[in-house]
Amino acid sequence: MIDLIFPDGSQRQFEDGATGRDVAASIAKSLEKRAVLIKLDGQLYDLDRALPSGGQFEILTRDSPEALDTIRHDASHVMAEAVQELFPGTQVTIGPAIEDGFYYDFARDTPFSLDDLAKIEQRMKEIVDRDEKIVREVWDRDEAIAHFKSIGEDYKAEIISDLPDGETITVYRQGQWKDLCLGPHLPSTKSVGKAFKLMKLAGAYWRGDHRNAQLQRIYGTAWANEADLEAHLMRLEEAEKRDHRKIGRAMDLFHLQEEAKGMIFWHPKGWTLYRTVEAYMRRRLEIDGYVEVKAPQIMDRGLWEKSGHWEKFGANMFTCETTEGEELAVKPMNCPGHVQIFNFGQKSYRDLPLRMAEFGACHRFEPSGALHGIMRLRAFTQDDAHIFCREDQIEEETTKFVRLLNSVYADFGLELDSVKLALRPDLRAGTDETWDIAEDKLDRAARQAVNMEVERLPGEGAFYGPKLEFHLSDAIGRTWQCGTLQLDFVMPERLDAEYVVEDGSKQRPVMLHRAICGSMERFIGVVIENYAGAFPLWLAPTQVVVATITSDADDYALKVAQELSAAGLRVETDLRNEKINYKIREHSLAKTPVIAVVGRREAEEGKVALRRLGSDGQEILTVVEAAKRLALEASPPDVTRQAVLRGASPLQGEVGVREAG
RNA sequence: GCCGCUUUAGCUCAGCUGGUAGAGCACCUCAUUCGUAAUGAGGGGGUCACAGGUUCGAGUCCUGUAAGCGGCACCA
Repeated sequence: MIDLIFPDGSQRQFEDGATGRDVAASIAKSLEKRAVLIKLDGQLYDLDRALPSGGQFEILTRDSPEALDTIRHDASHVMAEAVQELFPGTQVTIGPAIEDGFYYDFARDTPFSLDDLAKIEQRMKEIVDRDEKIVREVWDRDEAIAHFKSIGEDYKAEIISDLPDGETITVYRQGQWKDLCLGPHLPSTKSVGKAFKLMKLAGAYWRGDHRNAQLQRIYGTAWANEADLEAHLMRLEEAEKRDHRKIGRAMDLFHLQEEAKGMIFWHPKGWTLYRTVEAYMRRRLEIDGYVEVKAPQIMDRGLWEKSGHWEKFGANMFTCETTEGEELAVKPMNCPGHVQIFNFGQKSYRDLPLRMAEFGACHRFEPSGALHGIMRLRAFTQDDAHIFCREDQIEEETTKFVRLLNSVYADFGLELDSVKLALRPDLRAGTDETWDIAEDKLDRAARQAVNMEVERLPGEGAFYGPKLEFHLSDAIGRTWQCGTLQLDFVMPERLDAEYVVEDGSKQRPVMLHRAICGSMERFIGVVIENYAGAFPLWLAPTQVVVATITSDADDYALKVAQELSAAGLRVETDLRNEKINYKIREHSLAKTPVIAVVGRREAEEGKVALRRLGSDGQEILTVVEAAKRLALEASPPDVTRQAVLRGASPLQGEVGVREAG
């Protein structure tokens, strides 16, 4: 007999060999009908599988959030069945559920076309209508290998061969179609429903290794119901509208062109945004005790060899030779330069922690396929800093850093989503003992500093040390890796960094490589998408447009613009001979935060009518009052906070306000 | 780098099975001075990504190259 404990706390006993369906049927016929899976002690099982033991028991229906992954997984199986019916000779490999949907990787000589997707989708719907029962079978390992080989499924046979001995080999059968799979699955193809859509075709390497054959991946999205599917498609549309490349063009922020691929041409408005973010970061760093430096862009090969970059990172470096026979490399990272500055003269333990920052322009040769708008470039600027410190300062510095990072993200309307710990890669410098210590230290520091679970990523660290990755989420829930903190025992050793301790002997400092934006360009890309171009006043490239109603107000408009810009605001005028409606529309579409309308009336009274983006009301103020208020509002969040701490107006000392005459 | 798709005016896009390029917005000119999301009329602008090929004839078909896009791999 097995004992089941139900969600309401009640307990019941069932015969050995009872299935989830039996239990559901014993409760209610209607429940049996709706049941698709069961959960036993936190684990999902097929509805028709004999329960392996007693425990915490729950029946899941199709609507249960926990069933969604299984719906997606089953959709991938239905897709594989459809593909093999339509395109005989295509081999199946793997097809998991992923966020929002599923994919399946196929091996086939001729590529699928977009038209094929429509056909496959159609056939999938037919398979759902067929209501094929999905049945779990346990197979003998050798028989399974022989079977899949005999039907030409070499990839499947390979997967089985690689399973550890003693692992139960399960095959799921739906209609005539079979697939090796761990399960669990829904009871029938009908339970998958039709709220799915095939989205895109892609190449993908077998087992994720670029040395292997390339397979054809078909991505789909699948949901419990039509409404959820619709909502998802709407979200995608929304995301597309926010695309920083689109907004960058529409708002005239920057462009990229063939002759400098992976590098940005910043236009005046975009550069204003950039400088605003940079100035903000500079203030934040200064208050947190960083010093700013600037190291050379190009340095001799010898230095890069010493640091280990030439060997470990050489394939990604831009190099050049002079006519005098020197070999040089454009810096892909800032660390060696900073160590040179650290090494200049003597450092004492009293100097530590030494936090050395640079807005460091780095160039890396990235594979052409990796480039993505301004998020992934060949030339980018890191908000980099290296903290030279003692081992016993690592935790404190990590905590301090994480606090700063969280505060910065919050100021841009972003939120820290997750933190990951990337561990030693195959290609690395330093001994295993050093790595043991570094990983352990960083792990501890992270747990101390970060208020959330830290996922471990084996093999993904930097070549000189383990890495904390900070992923942030934007306004519509997408995540990006920007911030990082890396612990490095290797670079100080290789580049001979030392400081003098109390007894006069010399010690090696530890280096913490850290960035909050990651790259200024990527961060600005995220910020653009986060605000969909409608920046808060302090970030907006153009903060106020003074628009005239008739040409009678032109002189007055110029005067108003002068007053506002004297108050530190970024102001433009629009004196064109156009209707005010036209101007309002145009500047609203351009996402200008404030439009200051002036007509004959305002000119006579010395006032302006302020209209805010997204509202159709207006506020009539004197020019002096408007300048004061807008300047206050346009004060960056950190400046405002500092002013509040000092108990002063944020305008004092930061932006000069001149009384209007 | 690999797989697939795309590339036509400044932007967004039409252009059927090959017959010599079009719209909307933007831009320029003129008129209009009009109080909170598009005033009207007129005008200019494209070796159809680039290089070959097939053809009497190529934006359209074929091959190659480049860039962009979606993934994979790589990564801030």
